[in-house]
Amino acid sequence: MGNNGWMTQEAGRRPNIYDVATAAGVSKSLVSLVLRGAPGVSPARRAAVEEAIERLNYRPSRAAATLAGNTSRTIGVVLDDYRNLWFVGLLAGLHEQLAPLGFRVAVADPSFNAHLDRTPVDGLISLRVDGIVIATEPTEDMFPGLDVPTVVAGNRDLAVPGADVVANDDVLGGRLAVEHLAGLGHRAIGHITGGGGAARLRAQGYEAEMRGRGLRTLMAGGHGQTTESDGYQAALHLLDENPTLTAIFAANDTMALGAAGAARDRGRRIPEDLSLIGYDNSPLASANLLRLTTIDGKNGEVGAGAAKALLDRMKDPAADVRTELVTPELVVRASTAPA
Amino acid sequence: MGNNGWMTQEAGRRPNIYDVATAAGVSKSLVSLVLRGAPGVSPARRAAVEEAIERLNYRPSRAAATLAGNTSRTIGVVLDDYRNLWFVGLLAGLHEQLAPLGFRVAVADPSFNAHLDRTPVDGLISLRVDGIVIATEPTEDMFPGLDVPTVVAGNRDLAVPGADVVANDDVLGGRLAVEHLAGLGHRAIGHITGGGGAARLRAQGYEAEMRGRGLRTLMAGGHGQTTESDGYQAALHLLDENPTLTAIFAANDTMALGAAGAARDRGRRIPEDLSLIGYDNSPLASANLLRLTTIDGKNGEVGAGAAKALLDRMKDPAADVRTELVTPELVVRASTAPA
DNA sequence: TCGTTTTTGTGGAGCGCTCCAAATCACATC
DNA sequence: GATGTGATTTGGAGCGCTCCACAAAAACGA
Repeated sequence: MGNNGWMTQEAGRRPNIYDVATAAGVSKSLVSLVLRGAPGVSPARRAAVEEAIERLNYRPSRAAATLAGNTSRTIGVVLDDYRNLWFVGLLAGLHEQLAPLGFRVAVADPSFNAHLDRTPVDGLISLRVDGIVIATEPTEDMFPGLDVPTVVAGNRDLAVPGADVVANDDVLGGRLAVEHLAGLGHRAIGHITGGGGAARLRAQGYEAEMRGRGLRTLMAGGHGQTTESDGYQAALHLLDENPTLTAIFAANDTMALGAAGAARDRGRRIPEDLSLIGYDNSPLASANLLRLTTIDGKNGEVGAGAAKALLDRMKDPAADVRTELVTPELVVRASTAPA
Repeated sequence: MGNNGWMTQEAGRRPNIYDVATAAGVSKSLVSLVLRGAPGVSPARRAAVEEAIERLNYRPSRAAATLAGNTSRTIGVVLDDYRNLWFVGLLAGLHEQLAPLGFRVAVADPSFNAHLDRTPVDGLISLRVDGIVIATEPTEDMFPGLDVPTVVAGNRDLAVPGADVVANDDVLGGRLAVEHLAGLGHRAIGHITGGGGAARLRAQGYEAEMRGRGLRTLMAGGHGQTTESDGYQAALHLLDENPTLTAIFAANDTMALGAAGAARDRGRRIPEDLSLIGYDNSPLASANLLRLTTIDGKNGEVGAGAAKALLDRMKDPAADVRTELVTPELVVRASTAPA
């Protein structure tokens, strides 16, 4: 066993698996087994290894593990806007399913890694992630070049070839919003549309339900708009063009906040003079200032579903592409009232 | 799909640097040079390598690069609450400085990786990050076991040994808030305190400035409180206990939002009956519904400063620990008015 | 007692890169 | 041509793990 010199830990060098093995009086392979929590290691040896790890302050190198094992046990998530908080539930749902199986979650931001990687997906592939969740409107240059299991979270304008889709039923959500408002006696109901595929479906739900009730659709806003200020502008437009409007359905909570600002600026009280409903059930919606009625898109469930879809596809890469829809739910708070 | 056209590459295997080298008719070392954008590669060879990379759809393995190069060219950030949006500017500032130098940013979440890594910092060390930014209240088990350059972003209750600190001057920010309010003629000014070291300093600034002006301090809220609902409760308390109160300074924008809700529920209009000022200049503050006057803590500058501190420490690990304070700035919007 | 399983533990061969010293090339100069 | 010089290019030796086939030890059965 007169090994080449890595037996004794030199000063300044980070301890590696051999240092731990030597310190614990076992082989490096046994240390590896302990690290991965493998069964079939005797309690005595396991304890010895753990003690050595502690004593040497050893931290395994994920780079080496990834390289040798040919898997990073990491799921990559492509996210593009930290301000729109819907992703928080998504990440939590993903994490909840994945962590017990030893998978980590890594977030890639298209705007951030623009210079370093050609696309966020390329960056994740360089990380050798075991799966990818796309939580933005995908672009074609995002399509995985090689077959990494991929799922698109949320309804999107562009279908990613080979990717499963997990989303909430945005069309149903749109109907739910109108149903609630109409049920309260509102007839002049405006809709603030947002950017992207999900918002388009919400608008479809709105239109379908309005028409089904013989009501005239009133829409403002449009492609690419999602911010509070977009919501403010669109609501101003809606309110000024339609003096008889008594209710507004905004495509997301952030725009609903903007709409609330517009209502205030036009002297319309919520909910007395104007009912307002959002979408997402973000932390914003529960704020005391608004107590916003909203549609809960169940992002946690979407995240959990995405995790399961990824796991299934790892098992069977050839399975048919699936679309899973989570049922959204109306959350009534204080921003809506009878007409 | 089919074959990319290169004969030596076996089906199913991901191409590696040797495949690219063979395809381009050069050595693997030359490919490595091109990958890292090294100078001194002839244009012809560089083009040949790039063409081969494109043709083979090659994506370098970051695990291998990290392992071989003994550096990940990644900076880790420890974050704990995605809801409190102050971190957005921090990340942007960090990124802006680091990306041109080829560093990436990886976010570690204490609540997420609880089971996989002992602490978020351990997880980052396993990643072999070249530096760590702590953007939460640190805990002792977060102290880096080995000397990875570390900087604490924001003022914190606990000092991390060996770590530089970059933060905005929270005490000055607190004074600025009071100065603005007092300048408008307010005398009964309440403060909603928040959790953590930064909030404590903001409160100190508030107290010092109030006392300096011979005004009585009125505080509510307390340790660990940062949410909208905490702000709502504290504001209710303040308002009910002090009927003459004409202004409130909240330790962050989120709590200010809560305070606005409380004011509404107590029939106090903002800014006519009650002036309100927040802290952070988050996206929330610019919302049309609030148009919140706030203190801008310059998180982008804090992030840029943290990046520079990290870079300096990489150059000279033995340099003295520094604290850098960024000067905060009052942003006047519509939530404050003369008493 | 001695096989025969079953459970544990081991060394060797990579994984795909970077780094380094040394080899080769291109071209100017003598 | 021979030689020198700097600009390019190259092979070899790891980096720290995992995986695998096999060895050793322990447990069991006859």
